[in-house]
Amino acid sequence: MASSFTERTIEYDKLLADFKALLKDKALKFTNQREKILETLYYSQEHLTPEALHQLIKEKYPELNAGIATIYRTLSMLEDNDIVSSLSFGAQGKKYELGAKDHHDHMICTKCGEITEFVDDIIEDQQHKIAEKFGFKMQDHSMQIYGICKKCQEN
Amino acid sequence: MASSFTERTIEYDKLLADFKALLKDKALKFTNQREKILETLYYSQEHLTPEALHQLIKEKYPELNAGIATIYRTLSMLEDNDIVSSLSFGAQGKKYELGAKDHHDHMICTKCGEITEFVDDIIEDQQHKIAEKFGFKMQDHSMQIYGICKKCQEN
DNA sequence: TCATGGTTTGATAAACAGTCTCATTATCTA
DNA sequence: TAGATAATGAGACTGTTTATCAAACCATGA
Repeated sequence: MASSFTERTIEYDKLLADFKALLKDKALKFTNQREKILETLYYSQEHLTPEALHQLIKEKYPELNAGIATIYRTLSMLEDNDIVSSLSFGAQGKKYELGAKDHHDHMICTKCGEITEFVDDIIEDQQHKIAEKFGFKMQDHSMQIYGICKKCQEN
Repeated sequence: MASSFTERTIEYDKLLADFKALLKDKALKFTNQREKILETLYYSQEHLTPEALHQLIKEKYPELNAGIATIYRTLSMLEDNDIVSSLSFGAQGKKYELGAKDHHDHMICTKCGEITEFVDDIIEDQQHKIAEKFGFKMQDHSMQIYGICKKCQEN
């Protein structure tokens, strides 16, 4: 079993260069808003809602005056290009994280909301086998374990 | 590997009796609306949105004149009491299913939206081991495989 | 059976997330 | 630097979910 916290697998400069290349390739423009969104996602250790990301950017770059619509548009674009991935929480919307990490799953504390990441090779293997068995062409998969984290059990 | 479609593990009469007992226990009332919602969920083979469930009930029991608010309230109550469970789809809302089945995971076609259920013992085991390793008190877990189903690959 | 009190209901307003529109602004290329 | 085109912010709009409240309903005990 190989479980562990995940780390960034790419330097910011490299990520930014890749992002610029992608934009160029698709005839999209490199804007200040897109840069700050990418940067904020990169340096955040948390899974962010679009609203939370918007707040962070307003605080750090008030002069940018970034609109919430741009946050949503950019997150969709980044997700389409597999640069970020999202986790759904029903009516509570989605949370986004930079995908420039190894693939991993999530353990979510139902008390404090903390999200812990983990990777497990056995589960990864097994998912491929199951998809194959059903003739399913797998694009993605996600797993969540819900419960009470160590910290919350103590309090 | 033990993968298969899941079956109802309870007769409707038993489910209904349990439901009545639960309501009594919590000093809640057994209403026509609650009965029809439970029944419709039981006999549906699909994962239903609140809206879809509302439509089904309006068609089958027009005289009941059930309001959408009651559907939402009842689904929340049923979920709180572990009688139904839900799957989140971000902005596309939630889909509900009766929980009176063996535990299972979901394979979701990103083209037609079809949901296939499966159970895998290896994954179940592994989830417990992971939670244990992190000192996490597991309450629930869910896994989704996203991709293109057999049918959609052919078309 | 009936009256009583508390619960549930439907209708509708309100909250909310997310998307769309469009005039203005910014970026890229030559 | 100009011109073409994409991206932006503001705010209207959509669809989903929740809150409010008067009226209807249900369970209980007499």
